[in-house]
Amino acid sequence: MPTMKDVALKAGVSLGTVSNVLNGKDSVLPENRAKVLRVVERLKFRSNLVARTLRTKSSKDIGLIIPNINNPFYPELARGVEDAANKAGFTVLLCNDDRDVRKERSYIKSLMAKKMYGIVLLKPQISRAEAEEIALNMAMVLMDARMPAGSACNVVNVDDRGGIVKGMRFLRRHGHAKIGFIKGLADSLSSHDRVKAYREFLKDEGLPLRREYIFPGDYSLNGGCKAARALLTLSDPPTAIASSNDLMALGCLKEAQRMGLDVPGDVSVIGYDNLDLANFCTPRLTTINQPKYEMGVKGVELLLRNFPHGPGLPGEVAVLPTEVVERESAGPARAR
Amino acid sequence: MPTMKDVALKAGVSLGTVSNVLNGKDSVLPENRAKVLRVVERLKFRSNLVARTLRTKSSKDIGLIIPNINNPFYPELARGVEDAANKAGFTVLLCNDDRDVRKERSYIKSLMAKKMYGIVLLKPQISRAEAEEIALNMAMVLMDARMPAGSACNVVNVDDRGGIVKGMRFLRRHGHAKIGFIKGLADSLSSHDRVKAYREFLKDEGLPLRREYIFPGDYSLNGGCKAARALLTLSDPPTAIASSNDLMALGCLKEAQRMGLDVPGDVSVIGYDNLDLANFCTPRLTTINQPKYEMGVKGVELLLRNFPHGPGLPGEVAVLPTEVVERESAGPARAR
DNA sequence: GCTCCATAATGTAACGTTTCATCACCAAGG
DNA sequence: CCTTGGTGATGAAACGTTACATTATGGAGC
Repeated sequence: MPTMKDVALKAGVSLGTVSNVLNGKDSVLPENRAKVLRVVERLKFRSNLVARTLRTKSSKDIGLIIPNINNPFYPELARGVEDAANKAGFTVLLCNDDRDVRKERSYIKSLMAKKMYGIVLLKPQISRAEAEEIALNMAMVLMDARMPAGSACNVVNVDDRGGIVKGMRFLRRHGHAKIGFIKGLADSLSSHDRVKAYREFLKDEGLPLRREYIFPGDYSLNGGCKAARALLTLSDPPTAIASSNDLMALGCLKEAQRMGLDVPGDVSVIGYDNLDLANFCTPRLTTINQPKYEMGVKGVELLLRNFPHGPGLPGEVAVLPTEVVERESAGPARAR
Repeated sequence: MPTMKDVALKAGVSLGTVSNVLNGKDSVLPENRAKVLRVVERLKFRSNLVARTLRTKSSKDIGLIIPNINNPFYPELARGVEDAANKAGFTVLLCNDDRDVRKERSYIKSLMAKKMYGIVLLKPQISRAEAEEIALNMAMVLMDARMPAGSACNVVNVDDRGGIVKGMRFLRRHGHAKIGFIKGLADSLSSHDRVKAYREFLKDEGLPLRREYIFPGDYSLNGGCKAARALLTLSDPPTAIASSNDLMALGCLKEAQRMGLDVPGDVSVIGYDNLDLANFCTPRLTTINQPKYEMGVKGVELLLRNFPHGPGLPGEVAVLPTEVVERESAGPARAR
């Protein structure tokens, strides 16, 4: 592997000149530039990013940490991050923390130790204090997180409340009064917000809140099955189920089918996320769209815009809209 | 950010000693070790991986390049890579090349420039010559690729032929004689092998090869829909469809349904991959299992085992088995 | 002819590690 | 008492860049 020194030697110029050529600095004679480029070509020289990063103290890559690579929600978001980052000349490295806070911490440390430019962290499980401290050292954007006002972290969230309310209204309009709800994992902010929105909606509508109608889920297909079975075997089962994500909603569809129930004839199901898959299941899933791609793009925008900043300078918070996507898994309630 | 020099200073020892402590070398007095560790703790020192990598010329991370992060096949495989790599003390960085050979090249160059330990490259699109050249400079494992004997590259493949043959036999046993086939993308090795196996099977069985029964796909849900529509609207449509992957098979299910056909009553569908999803669609998908997780593990195993090697030392080739997973999307052929 | 300035190129010092040759020290052996 | 050898610690060199202060060059202005 040739180094810049080799190039300089063969081209008969100094190291600094080679560096200037490679970095597109002006103030280098066209003929020298040409000579250098020729040698670069001939030796197949590629500059050593490690050395460059050591010297400049920051690389041009962004780490994207996601909680679960198996959930198709994240790849769609990741694509947004990637496109936006590439457009700005950055490379994205993806890390999967498996919803394990120790893995999360370990990845963060590793990304910092590698002097990456910044981190986009989804569903952070580390403490706020930890997050603040990291934000002092490198650009950081959190998604699906709540930080106190004035925090140095940038945050991109989605209008979770609004999404749930829209979904619930939709069900109400179709005459549903008994609506079950599948929660997400306990430690997730969006999950928390969504349950809360569900509760408040019932209250506002003057509907009774039935504890047994709220079932804990884990965001997985299987979790959806279990929840559906639990809810639909109640002595007085709900006529509609709202799920905290699409994967669990798909599980519901499957389980309802296994139980010989018709969706939406016997029970309506409504998801959350609007995955590609929601269009391909049977029946197609009515769901709440999250602007996944746009979230990724927005995240990178904040990441690149708000750094470096002086200490104590607050980050930005962006909240993206949600909306109902009507398909066939939810319909009029039928008296049973 | 404190450096080792700071630590050395505060601990009253030399830089070298700090390095020895941090790297777990013996030959450092217990009391000095303790002193250093205390200071490390107090200053919250974290060693700079960039500097370390520059000095040692190789980091402890592995780049994993996948063609399409949206296909759930890859995340499952990635998990295998990750677990195996982590167990060996390596970190995995994921890159998505979007099936674009230029992106692929760019990621490879970037990983090399970052002096990563090695690359696991799925469905390589670069030329064999390029691959060989890379393999001279860093550890490399290809998946779903064919390299000439004696190549320096390690390769992990799956028994594609065998998978197709098993699937076709299954359909034959159920009385299907008119079997359609959805190909993958033209440039994919496994796709090529799978079509070839399909053709040979027909020949061996003495069945006619009908050109119109082979439809090109793109591995996506939508591609599956299109293919199904094309095949099922033929004047003499197949009674069974074998797809090169599960995603397209799911598309088939959906499209058949849209056309008012019953699966497997009117048409049998068989996939390839055995994604989690295959268990949750309606009907559940009969498919060919690929040992995704194991592929990832095997890849890392080869990566770590066969490097560094002298020039010209050939890599290993591993071929993992496939098998039919029977569910409900394929059944007896019905005369129409 | 002299100064002054702009332009290009140069050489060297970082960046933060690891590595390696060297040294100081002390106990054991002749 | 002198050598030998082993144990820890040390200091400096290297890894391959970028940044910066410095120098060389040549033309413009007086």
